[in-house]
Amino acid sequence: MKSTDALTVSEVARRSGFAPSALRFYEAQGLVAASRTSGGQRRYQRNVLRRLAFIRAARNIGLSLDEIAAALASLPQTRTPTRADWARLSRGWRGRLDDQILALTALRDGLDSCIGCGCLSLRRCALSNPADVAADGGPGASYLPWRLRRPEAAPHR
Amino acid sequence: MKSTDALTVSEVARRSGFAPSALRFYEAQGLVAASRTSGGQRRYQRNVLRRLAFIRAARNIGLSLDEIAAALASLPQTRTPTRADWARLSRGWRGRLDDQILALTALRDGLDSCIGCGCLSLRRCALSNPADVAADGGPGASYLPWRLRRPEAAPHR
DNA sequence: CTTGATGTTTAAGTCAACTTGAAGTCAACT
DNA sequence: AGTTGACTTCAAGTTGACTTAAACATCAAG
Repeated sequence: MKSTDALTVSEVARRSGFAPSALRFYEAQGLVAASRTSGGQRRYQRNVLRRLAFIRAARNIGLSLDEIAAALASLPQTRTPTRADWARLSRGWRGRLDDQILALTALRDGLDSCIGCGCLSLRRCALSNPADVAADGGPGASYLPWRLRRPEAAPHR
Repeated sequence: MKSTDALTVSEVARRSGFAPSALRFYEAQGLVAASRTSGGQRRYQRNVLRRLAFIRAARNIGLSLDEIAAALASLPQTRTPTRADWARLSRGWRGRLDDQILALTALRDGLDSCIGCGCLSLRRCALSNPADVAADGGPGASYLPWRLRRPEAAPHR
């Protein structure tokens, strides 16, 4: 078997699109593994590329590294993960994405109805409905389901 | 005019849903203003509630505080902002939301096509397409348009 | 006028996901 | 053997949006 391919960190970085520092960080977090040369340098097996692809996909969808770690931990250790294994992991993302899309769509529709009036009322506006219900004695404040954050100006590359 | 209402910080907090510390922070950032009592305590005018509603709506949509500050700075200083003023500010959000929804929808569709195969290939999978194109000499890597972040476990309340 | 809730400031801490810097080591080529 | 570029570790820094702590002041009620 020549498939013990021994990729260097910079090659994995190039092929995965992650910075070398990120790869080391992921290793420290237990997300990926690497063997070492006699001199202590990392050598990666080719299968880390798939793992990294999974990580990138999961990050794109909005999972935290902790969640990703948990997902990866559910892979079988005794055998090489199959396509079905990967598919199983990503299946749960569907609902998550649906939720996000729904939330954003609701926000947009709220925006549409608000743009005409410019109200931004704390109690009426769909865009800005906070916990003001407490002020007028109403029941449970319905926060907007998700707060989506900005990607703060290209953190990588 | 009795409309110089002099709300205390805790009342504004209660009515706006922002923590008092957040209100002070926003004041330090120039997002909201407050007058002071002779003893140095903050007294807010009722109109800050609308400003705060705007801030919350903008944060929900994903604007950074800097962007919000810029938007607020474009309000007229000489007169009280009208509904039309607020509507003008929020009009630009529409496109932004559309972009986000489009990006997420594309991601979901990619996910749907990936779930069947479990491929997560670095070069083929729509979910995880990084800059691997460099590895096989192809042209411009098409990163996913947005990286949407998780709201990291209910930061407020 | 005392008390207790509420307020003030400033500095430092938090969180996630990395990146950066310093100081030193390894691998490969000539 | 020497050089060069890639690699190592570890600690500390970064960013955004706040929160928390400490130490002290004010406000409103009684």
